[in-house]
Amino acid sequence: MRAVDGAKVDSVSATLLDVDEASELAEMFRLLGDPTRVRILFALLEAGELCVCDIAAVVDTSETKVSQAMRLLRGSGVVRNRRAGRNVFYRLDDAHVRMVLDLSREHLAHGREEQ
Amino acid sequence: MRAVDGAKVDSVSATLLDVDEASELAEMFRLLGDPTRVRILFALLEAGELCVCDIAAVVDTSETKVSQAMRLLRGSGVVRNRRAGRNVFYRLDDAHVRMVLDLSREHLAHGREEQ
DNA sequence: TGCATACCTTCAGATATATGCAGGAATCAG
DNA sequence: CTGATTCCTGCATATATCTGAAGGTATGCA
Repeated sequence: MRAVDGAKVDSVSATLLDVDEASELAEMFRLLGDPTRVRILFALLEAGELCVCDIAAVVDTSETKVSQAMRLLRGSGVVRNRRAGRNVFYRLDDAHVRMVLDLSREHLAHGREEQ
Repeated sequence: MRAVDGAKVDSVSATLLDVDEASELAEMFRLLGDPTRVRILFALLEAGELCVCDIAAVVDTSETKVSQAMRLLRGSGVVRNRRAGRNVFYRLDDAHVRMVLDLSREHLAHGREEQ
């Protein structure tokens, strides 16, 4: 349990993000860690704004599933909602999530010629 | 269950990533969805390469926990390992993950002046 | 050979998450 | 008001995930 490279351990420890920051980031990534939610978020990234029934149509799933997903995403501030009559419209509301999605879409588009 | 904005539904449906792509992305995000793993990955991003015992020291957790985390990350190709005597050294091995981590670190550094 | 170190794996229990169903609230049309 | 539509919530259960304990393997040293 003795450090192999003590100097490196010290320098990395000094700059490493703390547990709170890590938890906050992890929480955001956790929300992206589900195929349905990923598709919903990409749909919103592309569409700008969609109501629940249209999200369900685009992602091809039940409204209940969409509603549950939106509850999570709303609770964490990833999306914002707006009511218009019987419909509730959602849009992305987190710059970091939007950047990560953009990056991922580019990454998918360019295939995988890395490193 | 009738579409509110049929044209938008059609155009978004046409460009939306498919379930396989979404699952692959979600799987990657899921791995980032844990505070310990986030800290481990940031430590590797900073250090380049670290052995298990030094990771445990930096992240301040048990070797068992690190070992379990590394098994997941290794299995998904996020990290690569190299044995040197008694030590096993890990490094990041996924360009997309590295980009996402870089982006996140910048985002943390700049505080949160969004939109 | 004997022993310590570093790491890995298996297993089991606690906790968390996803999913579908049933029903509720809000809105609107007739 | 009645009924239809849209969305939300609560509940139950199946599934997944995290965590620590215990023990195993491999390496290096004396």
